[in-house]
Amino acid sequence: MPENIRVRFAPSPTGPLHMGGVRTALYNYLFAKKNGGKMILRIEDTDQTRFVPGAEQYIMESLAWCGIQFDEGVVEGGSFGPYRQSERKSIYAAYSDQLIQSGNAYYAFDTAGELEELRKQAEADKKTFIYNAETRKTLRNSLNMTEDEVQNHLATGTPYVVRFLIPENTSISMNDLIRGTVTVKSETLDDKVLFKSDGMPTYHLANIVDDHLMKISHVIRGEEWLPSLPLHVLLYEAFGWDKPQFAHLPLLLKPDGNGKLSKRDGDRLGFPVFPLQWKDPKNDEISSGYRENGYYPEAFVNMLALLGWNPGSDQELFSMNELIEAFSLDRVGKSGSKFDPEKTKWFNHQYLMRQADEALAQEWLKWLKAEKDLEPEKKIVVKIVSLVKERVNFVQELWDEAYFFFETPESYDEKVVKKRWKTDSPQQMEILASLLDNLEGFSADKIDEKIKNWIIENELSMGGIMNALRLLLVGAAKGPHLGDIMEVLGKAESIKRIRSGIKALSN
RNA sequence: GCUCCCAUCGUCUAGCCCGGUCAGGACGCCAGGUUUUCAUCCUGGUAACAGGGGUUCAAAUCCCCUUGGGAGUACCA
Repeated sequence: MPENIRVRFAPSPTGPLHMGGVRTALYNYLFAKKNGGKMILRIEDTDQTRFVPGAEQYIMESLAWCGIQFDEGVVEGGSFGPYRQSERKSIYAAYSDQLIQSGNAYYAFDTAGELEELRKQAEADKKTFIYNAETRKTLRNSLNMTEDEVQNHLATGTPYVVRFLIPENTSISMNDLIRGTVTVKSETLDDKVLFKSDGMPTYHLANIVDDHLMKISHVIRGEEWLPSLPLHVLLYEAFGWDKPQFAHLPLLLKPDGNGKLSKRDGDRLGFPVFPLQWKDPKNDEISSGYRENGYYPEAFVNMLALLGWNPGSDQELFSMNELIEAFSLDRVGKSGSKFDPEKTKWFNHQYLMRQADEALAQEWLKWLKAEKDLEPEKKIVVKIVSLVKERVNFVQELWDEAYFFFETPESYDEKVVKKRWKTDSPQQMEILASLLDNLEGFSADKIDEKIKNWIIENELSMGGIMNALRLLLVGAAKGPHLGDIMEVLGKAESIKRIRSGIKALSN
């Protein structure tokens, strides 16, 4: 392991950060923290045409929500800045020139239209047009021109790009930390554009130059970059620079069928694909986010960490610190992982149950105010939450399990009435009501004791009485222990519900 | 099409590098139990080495082929 571990997460601000991107950032972060290294955020905004306002801010907010922190970046600063490629524009031209000087790159004057035409032609012949050793000799580039011609074009402002000259007949061997050695023949590669006619570098040039300048030790990125690795390796060699180590992460796949996980899948299957809600500035279209859907960032991160990596043990629940402690690149798998929304809910359930009642109550209190305009006493809410929290995956689901603490039943589940409401029930419930009315100290224990004794003394069935009573108090066959429900409801409300229930069901 | 990558239960995966356990765990699903109800919970069950060929006393594990899947193939990242 090199002395100074430095990794970077380098997103393009072209839209909201996809959960696959979050995972890439997470693995970079875990790797850096585990090895005492630095985590850097670099914004790769070299394509002006795809810039989306708000995207950069979104990316930073998302990662902050996940608890992924940067040591250097556009807001953190650092001694290798600026960290936005658009602000590093002046840096790249010199490196492009250097490659031309050393004969590793050349000027190309072909227009986009000309190349498009060649591609179409090739396609018609069932071939693929490649700008390589075979074709470059016949195209409009500096390799086929005299020095004067080239200078003339440059002087008169003919638009040009700079292309990398792929060496002929060599084979390129690369080492990937996850996949081992990968070898390709140079003739399958094309002379990629390094520098665009708009004066901006392409990803390939900017990426290599910045990784070098920022002293990046490990490039941990998605597998979609594996096909460009040979180019990148060749670029490092052309510059005579030391290469960082590479690790290409397997892709996140859609839950059903095949293919890369996309925004569409989330819409189609009903789960978020983005960490935070995103409003598309172009059409105001809203994409849901894990945060807004009630997920805990810890649960989201935990789930993501285990999608493609495993600790080699049976442990599934990890705090960020535990993840850092356990993480290693050699336990990252090679194959793509299908995302499972169900298991993600399970993770949230685990984290929700681990919340202190106090904290959960606080969250739910906000929800109750916002959604139901209710402002109950906190003490009561803490109690209710403790009774029902293990039944739900999300805070917003608490209501379904606890609404009857706030609302007197207005209707009674018919099936339950049929099954539990007998001819003796009205009379029995009335006795119970007066019994409870005379009870001193309306606690769950006292209530239970009183009812139990009465049932035993009168040789009644526990189930028969309790179920009928539950029907009156809740309106349905659900909910936690009855004694607890009545204690929360209080004596007056409990008795009121019993009596009004008797009346309602007698009709 | 071409190049590269990948391949264990429906899903996430352990095991593979250094061949020899009824191929283990989790989610889901199903059943039983606990419970005054529902849920939780507990117990059990379900279900996989893509196929074929080698090498070997022995292959999920090593090699080859086939098949399948994925990614890339832009003056996008």
